[in-house]
Amino acid sequence: MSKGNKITIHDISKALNIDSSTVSRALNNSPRVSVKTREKIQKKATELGYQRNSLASNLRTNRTNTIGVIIPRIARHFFATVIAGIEETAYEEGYNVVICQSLESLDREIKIMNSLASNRVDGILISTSMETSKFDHIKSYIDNNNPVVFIDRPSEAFPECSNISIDNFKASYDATKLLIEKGRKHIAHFSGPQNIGLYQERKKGYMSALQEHNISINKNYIFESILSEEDGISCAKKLLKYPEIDGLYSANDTAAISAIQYLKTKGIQIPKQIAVIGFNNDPISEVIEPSLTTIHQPGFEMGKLATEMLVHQIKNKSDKGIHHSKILVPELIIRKSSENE
Amino acid sequence: MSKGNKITIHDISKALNIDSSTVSRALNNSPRVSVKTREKIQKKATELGYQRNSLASNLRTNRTNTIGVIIPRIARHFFATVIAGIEETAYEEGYNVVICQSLESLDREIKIMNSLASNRVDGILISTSMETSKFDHIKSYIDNNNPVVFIDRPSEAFPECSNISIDNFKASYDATKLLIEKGRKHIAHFSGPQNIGLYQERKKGYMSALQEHNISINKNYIFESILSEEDGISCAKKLLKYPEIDGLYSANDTAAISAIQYLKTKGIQIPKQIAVIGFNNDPISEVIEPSLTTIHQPGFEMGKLATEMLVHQIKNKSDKGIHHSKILVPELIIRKSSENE
DNA sequence: TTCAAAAATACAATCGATTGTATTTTTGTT
DNA sequence: AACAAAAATACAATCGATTGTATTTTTGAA
Repeated sequence: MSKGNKITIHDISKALNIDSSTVSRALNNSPRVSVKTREKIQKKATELGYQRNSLASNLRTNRTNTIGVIIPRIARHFFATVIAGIEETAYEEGYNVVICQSLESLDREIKIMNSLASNRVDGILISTSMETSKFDHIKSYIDNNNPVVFIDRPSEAFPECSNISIDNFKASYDATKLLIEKGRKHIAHFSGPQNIGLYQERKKGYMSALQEHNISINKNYIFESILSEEDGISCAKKLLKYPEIDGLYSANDTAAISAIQYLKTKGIQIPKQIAVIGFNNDPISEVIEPSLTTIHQPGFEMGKLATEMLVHQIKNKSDKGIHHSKILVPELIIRKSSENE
Repeated sequence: MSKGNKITIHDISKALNIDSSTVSRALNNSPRVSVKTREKIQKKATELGYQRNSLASNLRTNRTNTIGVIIPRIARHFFATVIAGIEETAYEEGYNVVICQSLESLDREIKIMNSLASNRVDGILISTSMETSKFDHIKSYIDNNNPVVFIDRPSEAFPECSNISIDNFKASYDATKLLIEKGRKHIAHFSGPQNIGLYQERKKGYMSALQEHNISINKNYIFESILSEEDGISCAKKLLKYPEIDGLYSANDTAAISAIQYLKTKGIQIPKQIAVIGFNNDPISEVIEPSLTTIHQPGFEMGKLATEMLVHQIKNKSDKGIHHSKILVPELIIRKSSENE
């Protein structure tokens, strides 16, 4: 017993002198087993401390009732909310969830995909890493007729795949427009890696807003980085070379926040001298002084929608060709860092 | 091929007219297969797009090379750092990690344990939920000779089990002592649920510091809650009924931070009127004004150590009786919220 | 009481990989 | 050339549960 020898249906079968197939059916509440027998079996099962071996079951049925999730980093607020949405829907639909973080490394992403694939998860939700410019690992998984839904970072490489994302262009356009409307004339942009479509869009939205308001684009005002905390500081340093800059739109909150803190130490008044807008609505954005105007992405809803799509694909593998995608509209949250008074 | 019929070793076996046992050994680099044959097999395997079925493999070998992790909430900074430590060590040791969050719900915790157990993870790292006062689910898992290591929230119910935690008493004692040394005479405490040992310890440390400095304990100054953001505000409200209070030690940062924000709106000067110390070193604690003095728990190290212990247990199931535990010393990080000038 | 239909249960193959044992092939020594 | 030892490969059982088919038992109508 406590020797670690797990109880199997065969042990129950022997103990009651009932065939293991009947035991299996009883434990699965099959109507093919009489109520009397079923109860006898279930009683014996708990008595012996039986616990189903999912490995065996999954091997036989060729399903795991498990969804794999690959995201860059679970600690990031946005992804944490996405996960919450995923788990809620998955739970409702009777699926388990395996969460894996690529830490923005392609190498890890590939290893994770292989592991999930070899463990035969029923489908994968993925937000690709910043490094991901090759897609062989995803392609071979999809080619093998496995369901995949992209989250937040849709991949141009798989136009036929479902993906759920937000309108980055519009959000950026609106944020930049707000700064312009507040009278800011020289607006800088902290931009992310341009191999990621989402950061391209954010830059485009910024540029488009300037153009449409007849403000010429100054390339010197665009600072590209991976938007880490350190990048926020170093970009802020560079930004100070242009004293005319009176506005900043950062493609994420992390960089915006560390920039604000750095600028404050340099005696710059926020928002009086430089108005700032971030992206993501991280919890810190509410607490920092001044509180940060930012863009809220509906992560929870995205997670829910993506999971619904994936589950649909899992259940209807046939119509996999159909392209179901959704682009949600993020919300501009106006706080003090962008206001004149 | 793209019909979703996965390639198995038997397909390779047939294609090359080599027995499947040899194929299996070749793919596992067994020395029992000649180099020539092995290369032929591996070439064919990649050619056919073979991918091992871990379900079958794990069923046969009775090992999954996977560690299950159950924690209350992955989004919490402390747990995020613990996970980072777990993943790093697990990765080095060749284990996969499955991360699950109980969301502080016993019901979910039980479901997760069953799922991990039935998927035959090799061992479990757990930080129990706030609701967990019954331990049957953990007991039966342990009784079945499965390795478990407790993290952060050691369980008195399993003195024979390994656990890795911090010295909550000392950390609290030191924090309270600091406030006393700064001349604070009326120190309040935001305390957590007392069914959790860790919060008991934090309260004891607080009380002990007061006693040893000849400050009488005023029960009215102790506010118990689950230390959520809302609790921070409501406890701060109650605290204002005692205008003599000039210091606050909160058992977590979340409540401390929302309290500070509330108190600021009421015109209370922090730290001048009330000095504040939190617990956890959440990222926000650095950004809030005034920056929050707090206690840093070595989450990363805890995750690493716990994983090392668990892996050791997995590899040496025999000496499971041996009790390996470690209590780490957290670090008091002094920022502005506790300083007089 | 008889017997066909329905219900309950048993039989046996299967999922895909692993592994102890048996057999065949190769090697090298005399 | 003969043959034992070593190397390489094949055979076959196994992990634990599921499931289509076959068999037995029960039910109830005539």
